[in-house]
Amino acid sequence: MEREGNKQELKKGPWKPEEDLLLTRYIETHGEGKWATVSKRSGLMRGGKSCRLRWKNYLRPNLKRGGMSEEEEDLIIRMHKLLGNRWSLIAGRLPGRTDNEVKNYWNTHLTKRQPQQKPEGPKLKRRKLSHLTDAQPIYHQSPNKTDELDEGNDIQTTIKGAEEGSNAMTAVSHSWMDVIKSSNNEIQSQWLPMDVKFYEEPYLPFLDSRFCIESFGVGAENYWTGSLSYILDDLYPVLL
DNA sequence: AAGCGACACAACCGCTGCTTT
DNA sequence: GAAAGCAGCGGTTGTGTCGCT
Repeated sequence: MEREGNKQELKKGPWKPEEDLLLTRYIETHGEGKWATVSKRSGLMRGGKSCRLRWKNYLRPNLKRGGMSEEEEDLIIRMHKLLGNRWSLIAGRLPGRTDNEVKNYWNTHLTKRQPQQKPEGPKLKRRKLSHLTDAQPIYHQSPNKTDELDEGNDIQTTIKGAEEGSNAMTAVSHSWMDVIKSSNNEIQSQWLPMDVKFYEEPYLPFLDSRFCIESFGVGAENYWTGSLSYILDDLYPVLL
């Protein structure tokens, strides 16, 4: 779906310095957003998408230019292992870096170094935000496991079940969903950027615990112990 | 100097999801 | 509820640069 006016009138290709200046001045005056109107009002004969991309990826203040540091590279690798090609999420953990930059860096520098492997399981789907207020839980990976939710149980019971049961990931994730829904979506993860809340990525708190474990040296054999301990000891008390 | 291929990254495209009417 | 408009995401392509022959 593309409705941005007459395409014949829209300019394409590399941006010129004067166009950058025009766009920067416009945004400094009017602020970000309403990209569809930027073209008309700023005098730029560019589509809204093009303006948005140029601003977000190149003109926006506080962008970090230049090569990735070893720390950034390491974080990208670990985050990609965890999240897959969720470039915007990965970039969100790298201050001053854009999703496009991270994606390009991955494709040009890091893919060669990574062992050739296809992502396991179904492809991660784009998140859906609005239905968290619904009764139905959200699934990114396992849409066929709805019936495994321990409905009506509190988090302790569910986690206990998870510890004992075979599908711990599902149970813990569902517990998180319940906690998140009952907390007015105001929880912040220590691993998320400040402007991203749990309701935007309901699995992230859970994934965060896994991220901690995988990234900071806890072995796979301690995965569940570590996850549950993280949730119970560090996060769950805060929510009560 | 010219031709060529590899590389890096900016920009575009198609699609999905959210909001508004 | 449906349709339209818009914003954002990830995949892909286009283009400039560099090094090698």
